[in-house]
Amino acid sequence: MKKVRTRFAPSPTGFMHVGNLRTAIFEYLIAKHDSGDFILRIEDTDQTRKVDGAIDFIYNTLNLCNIHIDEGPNNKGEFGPYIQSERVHLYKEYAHKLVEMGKAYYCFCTEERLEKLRKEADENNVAFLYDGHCKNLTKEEIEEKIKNGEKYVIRQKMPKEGISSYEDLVYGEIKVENKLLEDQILLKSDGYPTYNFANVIDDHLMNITHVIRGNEYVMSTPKYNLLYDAFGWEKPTYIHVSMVLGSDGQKLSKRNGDASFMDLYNDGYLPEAVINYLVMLGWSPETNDEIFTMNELIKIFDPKRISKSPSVFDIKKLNWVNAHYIKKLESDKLLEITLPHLKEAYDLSNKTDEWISELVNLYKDHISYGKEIVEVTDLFFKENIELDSECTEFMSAEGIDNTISVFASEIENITDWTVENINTAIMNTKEKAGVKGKMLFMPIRIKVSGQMHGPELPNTIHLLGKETVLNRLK
RNA sequence: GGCCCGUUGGUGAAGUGGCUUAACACACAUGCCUUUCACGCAUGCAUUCACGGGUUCGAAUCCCGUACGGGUCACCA
Repeated sequence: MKKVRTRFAPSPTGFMHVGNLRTAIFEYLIAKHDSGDFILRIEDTDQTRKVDGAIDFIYNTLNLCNIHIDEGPNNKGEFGPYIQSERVHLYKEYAHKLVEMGKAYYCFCTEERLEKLRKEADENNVAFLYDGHCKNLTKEEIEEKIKNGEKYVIRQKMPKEGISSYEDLVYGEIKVENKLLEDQILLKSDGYPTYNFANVIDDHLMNITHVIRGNEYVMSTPKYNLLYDAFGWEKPTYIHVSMVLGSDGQKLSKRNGDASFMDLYNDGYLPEAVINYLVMLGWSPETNDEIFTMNELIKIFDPKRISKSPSVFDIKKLNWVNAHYIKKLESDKLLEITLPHLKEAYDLSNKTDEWISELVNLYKDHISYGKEIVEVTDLFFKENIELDSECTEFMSAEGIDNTISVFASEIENITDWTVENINTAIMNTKEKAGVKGKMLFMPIRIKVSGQMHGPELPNTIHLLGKETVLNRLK
């Protein structure tokens, strides 16, 4: 059996939203499931959209996600180059081969002419298809035009009747009438290939066995198959995957902010958690398990279980998955995803490393992503705390003032500032003020932190420091 | 507009003709636990699978139609 080879083929835009990433993950898992190769190919045939540093950005993202590239621009490989702009001679060669075989033709139609046709089609409310104006030019006419310096493109010659069909691993059989297929452009007038053409040539030349991509290509796949047929090449297995939508039900886009992997990463989401979550979006395992390591995913991933319908990216579920991973984190890792955010938000110059570490660890079970540490710990950094209506209401209950003043004097008496002694102070307050449970803890918690929820009270008080606590109890 | 695809609870989803009076998870609600909140644990949350017909002894599962949503129809990928 042929070695499985999949490819991730982004255009270098310097941006990757989670939908793209998910496709990359699927491609990677399918390859690795069968001990195959995962190839990175850069599709930069649109020279107007190039972005500097985009290739490093892609490597960076995949590295963070623990997705290993077997062949690509920065890797060795026998099928390179892996950047399409460095392969233009190949596309030209194959395009002209098709012309010789009579499967493609030169087209000298101008933008203006096409624009006019398009407008007409639009007015008549019919789909625009190139009319084949240049299909039957004679050899002499072509040579003449080229000699005159007329610009040309090369177009694929489509059959006008019959039906093309193919089998998609996710969508099943897809049938398209040939008369609906346009004589699409293979080679642009600037000599660069279109995506449609470069893709087919490269996938074949790079021995790609499984083509995994967004379902926006479902309809154009018959055109690609016609190309494979023209050359007599073996067609790959197609796996089209549905879209990932934002919470508004719309396609993810740059505008949707948090849809970018890098944004999530910068907010302190863990790549392995993001991967774990994304795989479960539009795919499900046979079991009820939901938390998987990359190796487990490789073992169990079956593309046939990819869903046909689009799925909504749900940050709440991601938060749950991410929180799950945070709970298992080592101290230094936890610090890594939280400290930068603390530094950015607060002045830590008079805090010791021990204090910061204690703080972060106290909140380990309380945050879903790194940056959340900021909002949840602001009680340690602000001068005055303000109570919301719920807190105020609770504090208006009878006897609260007494509890607070008893506790304040207990705190005053502590000489050795330890969690244990603080706990003792609380216990003493219980005795002396004659309150227990909620009526004991809640007033202190509210007075000291301004909140009704939070981690262990003695630890919180310890971190706040004696002076601050006494001030707040006043 | 033509063509293609989709539609199971607020969200992700299982389910491929009888085991489903529809799993599991997130979210939500309630209770238990912890001398407080949270964590954790437990329970509840779709009499029903967009809607309408049909096939069948039997349908979320098959067929037809309607509605809604998305994709596609570029010298963009």
